[in-house]
Amino acid sequence: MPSHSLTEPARSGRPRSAAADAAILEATRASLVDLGWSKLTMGDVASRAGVAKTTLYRRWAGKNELVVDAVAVLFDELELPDLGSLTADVQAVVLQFAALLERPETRTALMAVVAESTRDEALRGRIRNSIVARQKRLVLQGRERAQRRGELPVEPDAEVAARTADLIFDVIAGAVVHRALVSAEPVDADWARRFTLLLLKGLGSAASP
Amino acid sequence: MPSHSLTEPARSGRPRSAAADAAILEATRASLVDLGWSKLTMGDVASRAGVAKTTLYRRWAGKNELVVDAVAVLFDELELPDLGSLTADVQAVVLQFAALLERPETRTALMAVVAESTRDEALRGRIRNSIVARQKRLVLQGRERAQRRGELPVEPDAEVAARTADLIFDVIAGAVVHRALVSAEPVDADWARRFTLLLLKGLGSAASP
DNA sequence: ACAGATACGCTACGGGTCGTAGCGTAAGGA
DNA sequence: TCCTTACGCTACGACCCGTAGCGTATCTGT
Repeated sequence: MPSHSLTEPARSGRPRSAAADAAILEATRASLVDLGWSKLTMGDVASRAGVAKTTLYRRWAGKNELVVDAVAVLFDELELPDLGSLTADVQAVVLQFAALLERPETRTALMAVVAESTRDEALRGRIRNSIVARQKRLVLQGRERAQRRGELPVEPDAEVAARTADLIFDVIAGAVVHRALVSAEPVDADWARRFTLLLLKGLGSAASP
Repeated sequence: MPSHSLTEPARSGRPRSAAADAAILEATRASLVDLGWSKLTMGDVASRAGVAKTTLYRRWAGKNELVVDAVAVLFDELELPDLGSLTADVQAVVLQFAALLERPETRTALMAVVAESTRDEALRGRIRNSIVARQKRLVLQGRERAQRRGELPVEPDAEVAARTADLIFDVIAGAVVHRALVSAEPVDADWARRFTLLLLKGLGSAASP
């Protein structure tokens, strides 16, 4: 979402076009697919969306913020189906996340905006709220299910529980991203199975299944 | 290294200045620190290095290749001291890698070039040879030591061993990068300890130490 | 010593993108 | 209806890109 959206005290005057918002974000994703992050320009997005370039700058500060918003909605597709076991749930979320990274839009944009965010605190916060939170939600959900099944112990200390959840999230998301984008090798069912085994059983046990 | 360096059949004419190479790479790192990836320009690097802009283009195709070479040498500092146990070795390599990601040059450049490499096969290969290989070396070295100590079983099938090493590498490097750059929280000794415990013992055992 | 070959510094250039200003027009709200 | 804001359009200076052209510098082979 652009910079407006919430907590608007009902200003007077002509309201912003919601159709333009949708067209711009759609055009941004299309431009990412065709041109990739580095060759995407504000002018190209504007012409694809059938909108003046100035309209883009009225809503987004620049390319970084625009692309974050354009890609964020794709992470809403992530869901964690209840497959009955922690192992199956982890494998499912890994494969879903991998499928998202297969798409050329996310593939070219995700690491780029993260790189930009290393020098832009506000952008980092935007990424956290729009993208990271949507992923972390699945980890929390999966842990809750596993605890209800008795597969994981219930941690009484809330802070310790939060730290562990953060750790697990970094391990899962980091491993998938690194496999897909750095090693540039497929995250298929076999890899997801071996990764899940390693995550749940550890290095010592995982070497001899 | 620039595009020349190896397998040179002793051409005639004036040779390229090795001092210029060093000055350019040093200037590139300095520019990364001051300006960051996105605002770094070839002209700025050239003037910092006291070199004509055309000299840069004679050696590197563009910003991507230049920055990869400039950052790659920093990964040579990575070493795996033998601390006597797999746990200690893993923690040490995690903290070393984290220290590298603390530096503003690598922080801003690493994810950026990875993002660019998603649309540039040649660049991906350059990153693999210059950066990823230097990291993966440590994983192979650590496993060999652990096997010698009897902490890890020796896998007879070479291909299975290679696949497992790749998996572990993606988990370690991915988790550290994700923690440092995406979650943007410190990779300190405590995190390294908890991560190593998770990696070695698995999720079930790690939750109740 | 001389000639050939290549690197270097410098200048200049067309092409592209950026982000903004200014203006007239369109579309809601009081 | 009046007020306010959004929109499309044009134009603009600033910056960076990547290359061409030229004279000079440095090394190799004869």
